[in-house]
Amino acid sequence: MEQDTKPAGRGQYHHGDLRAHLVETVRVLVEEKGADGFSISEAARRAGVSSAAPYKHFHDRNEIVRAVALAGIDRMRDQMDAAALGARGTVLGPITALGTCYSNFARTEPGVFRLMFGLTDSHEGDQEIKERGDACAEIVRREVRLVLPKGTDEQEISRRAHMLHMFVHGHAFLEIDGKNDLDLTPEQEHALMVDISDRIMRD
Amino acid sequence: MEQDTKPAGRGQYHHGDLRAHLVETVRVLVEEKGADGFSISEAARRAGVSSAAPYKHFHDRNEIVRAVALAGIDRMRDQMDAAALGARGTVLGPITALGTCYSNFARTEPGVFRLMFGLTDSHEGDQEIKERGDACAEIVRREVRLVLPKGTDEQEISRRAHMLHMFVHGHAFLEIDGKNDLDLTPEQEHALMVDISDRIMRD
DNA sequence: CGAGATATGTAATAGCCACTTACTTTGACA
DNA sequence: TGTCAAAGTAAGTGGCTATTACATATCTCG
Repeated sequence: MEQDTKPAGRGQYHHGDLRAHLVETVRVLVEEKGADGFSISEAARRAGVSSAAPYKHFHDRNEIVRAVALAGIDRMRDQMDAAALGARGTVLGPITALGTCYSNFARTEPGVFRLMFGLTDSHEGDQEIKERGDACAEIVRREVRLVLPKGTDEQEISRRAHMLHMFVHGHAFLEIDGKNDLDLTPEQEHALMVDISDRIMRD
Repeated sequence: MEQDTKPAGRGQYHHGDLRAHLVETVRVLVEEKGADGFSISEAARRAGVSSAAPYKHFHDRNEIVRAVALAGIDRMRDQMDAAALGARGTVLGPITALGTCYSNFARTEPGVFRLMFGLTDSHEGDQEIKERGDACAEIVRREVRLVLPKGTDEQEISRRAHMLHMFVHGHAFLEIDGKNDLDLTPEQEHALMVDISDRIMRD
């Protein structure tokens, strides 16, 4: 009952899909022990393979971490897109929904969230990470564009989108790092998100 | 010319003030290699002592890192206080100055800045870290109080202060993590800080 | 079908690190 | 001056990353 995620059938020598299995195992480990607390050895142990096996699929530790981060970014993008589209009922709905979505992701998967940013060596100048991150940013710009007056300068769109990002990013990190003194109720939290959305989208 | 920071005099066996010397050495190492890239062994090597010596002054790795973080917080508090007092000429001066100060600290000492937050295990529920961080927060509240109308609810003061914190915190981290797409000139950067200060301090 | 070639696994190992233990040196102070 | 606590060292344990040489399963193509 520890191997239940193992692909069915298969003998014992070849794993079946060790690569995917490792990414998932590491994702769990990162949540349990933090990005720097887990070890490849332990992931291998949990996956039931030798400590050298992971290196057949990943060049080094960083490459596994990177895979987990990439998967996280994709997951977040999907959630953001759904959240925005699902809140188009009111003008600022999508904006606040995006903020809430961002915060929720951080609270739900703080380990992966830290990975997606923080860990510097992992994606210092990593083009793919940057591009997939941009996909998220584009969703925000898309919704900002709908709120600001038609014909607004594209640079101003980016500036407002970035303001929103700064805010929710700081919010998320202060939250998961326990530096948020005023612990708000979900209602107050939502009110804060609405307040900020309004302040940033105003003229 | 590598030992020039060593306290003068002294023979070679006893160091003089290894504790302080280690904290400074680790601070430098953290900036060079990141919070998780440096090793106690290397710090000891640079300080010219055996790899066991640090453990006479610190219980474990975390305790050294903690000392570096605490020193960083104090340094930031002093800078914030000076920045705020030095910008009391205009109403929003202190607010924007605090934001700029925060960003500058992050840019100047990104390694220590990350340490002061990020590194979870180090200060999970650490009372002293929390208290010294509160000293910074109090400076912000002090300046917010001067801007908002007299008699403003103390909870509203905290709420605005926290809004400011969220913003500059996100700004700082996105910046040092290279996730800031619009690279602004110093003038644009300052304008952004003024804009945000205004948006947050408005009714 | 069957035989390489290739992909994917293992065992053994090197080198680094955190931290411990047992021992040594030094300086302060009675 | 003699003693003792503080502060250093050397050596060792166990864990981790990563590599190398070897073993086995799977795939491809004649």
